[in-house]
Amino acid sequence: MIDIKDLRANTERYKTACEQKRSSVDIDALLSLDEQARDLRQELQDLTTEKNQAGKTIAQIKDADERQRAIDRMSELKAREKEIAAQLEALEPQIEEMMLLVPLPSHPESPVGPDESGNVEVRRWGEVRDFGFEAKDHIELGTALGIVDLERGVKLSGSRNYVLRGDGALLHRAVLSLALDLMVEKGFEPMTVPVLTKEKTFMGTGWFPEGKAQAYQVPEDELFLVGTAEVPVTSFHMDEILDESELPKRYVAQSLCFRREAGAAGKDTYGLYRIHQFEKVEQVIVCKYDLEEAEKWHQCILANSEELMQKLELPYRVLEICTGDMGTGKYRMYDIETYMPSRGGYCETHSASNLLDFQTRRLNLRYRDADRKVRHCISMNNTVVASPRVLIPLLELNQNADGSITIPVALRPYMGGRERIVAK
RNA sequence: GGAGGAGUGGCCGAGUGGCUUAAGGCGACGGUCUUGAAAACCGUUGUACCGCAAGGUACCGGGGGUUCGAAUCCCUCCUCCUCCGCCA
Repeated sequence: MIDIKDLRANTERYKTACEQKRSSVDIDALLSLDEQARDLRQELQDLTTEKNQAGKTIAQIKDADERQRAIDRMSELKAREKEIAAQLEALEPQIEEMMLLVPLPSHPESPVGPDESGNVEVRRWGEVRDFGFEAKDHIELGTALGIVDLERGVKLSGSRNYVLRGDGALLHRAVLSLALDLMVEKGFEPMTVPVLTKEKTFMGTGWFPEGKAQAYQVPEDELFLVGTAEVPVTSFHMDEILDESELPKRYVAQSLCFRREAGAAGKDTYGLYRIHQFEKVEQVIVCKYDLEEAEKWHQCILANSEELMQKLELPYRVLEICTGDMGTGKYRMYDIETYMPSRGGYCETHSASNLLDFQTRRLNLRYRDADRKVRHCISMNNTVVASPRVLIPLLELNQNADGSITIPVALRPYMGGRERIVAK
């Protein structure tokens, strides 16, 4: 959520943001509703003032007639108050609904573009391997090795589900453990968080309302399954006022993630790329409102993930995401794409977003600065690793001619010291 | 799941319809005193909205109601505690 005062003062900035982010919110209509609401609020407040005073006076009036007149006057005030309150109640949800959709203006250096075609490659790391034999894809490899079972996953839970078994399950755990250990070593505080959370955490982090169709719901308990630990971790301090001295908060959480993939029917249907349930290690930073410091942390969480990919020896590239591809609440955003032979190119494995105060306004997450002033924090997040998606390049790039998999050195301590995965 | 009890400011805690602009205490901050500190004393001590300001308004777990007037009475939901049942 953006600051409505800023919207009033710098309207053009937000209209530009709407164009760049391809948002259809009607800013002028919003401002007009806002003005009506403000007038109503003022009138309501004046009425309350008069009512409060009348209430005090009545207690002291001795004369019965006079007292009755005062009570009658009070009835009038209450009737008028009810009227105005009703008008305001009709107006406020409309304003709220629109406010949730107003895009955050992006970083001045963010590339301006209509969609993913406008993203800009920042750098590449690692060599794309030349196999010298006919390479298999991760499903062929995993099935033959008995470590990936798609058929039975579908039997249990329908399309886009899978079972990892044996060394597949161990490799999945290994990648996550390496990622979590790396982040703890860097001083991030590890957390386990609920994956079933309230709607306000989704609204607060900006996943709702737009992404509501992507979430599995548990209507009986009014809870939703998270698609990322970003939701509970960023919401952890909601409705709190932190002290500047405790910032920045650096958190890391491993969690299950659930996505309905509504609207993605027929897209990426093959293999472990787009699935309903996966596991992810996510890093979240909450810092004070300082653009320079936030930029530093944003680069830091990007570097952390790159470091992990380098440990895993997986070739990747970093993209700076353009305005049209970055989403309503994002200020600046990078993706890491990892080379996946079976998909014929680099595909998204990480997403690093700086959201400034977009989430913290919705979450009511603030801090007291050195001058005792209360301000909204800045929040940002990035994937450390998501599995099994990362297993796609991991299996495919480390395959040998005989169908075995060479385990990257960094993962061997988590795989009983073994160098290879071979068929049983 | 069943039966009871409780939710007041950063914390403790008073308050059962108007004298509460929420007493009092603790903590925190500032000041006086002191070579420095402690003690003592004095003062300050929430968030949000409207307003240039003075000031006004809302908030006593959330929502709704009764009343001229609600922290206080009623309804409902939530959370926590105790006991019983079930359970990884």
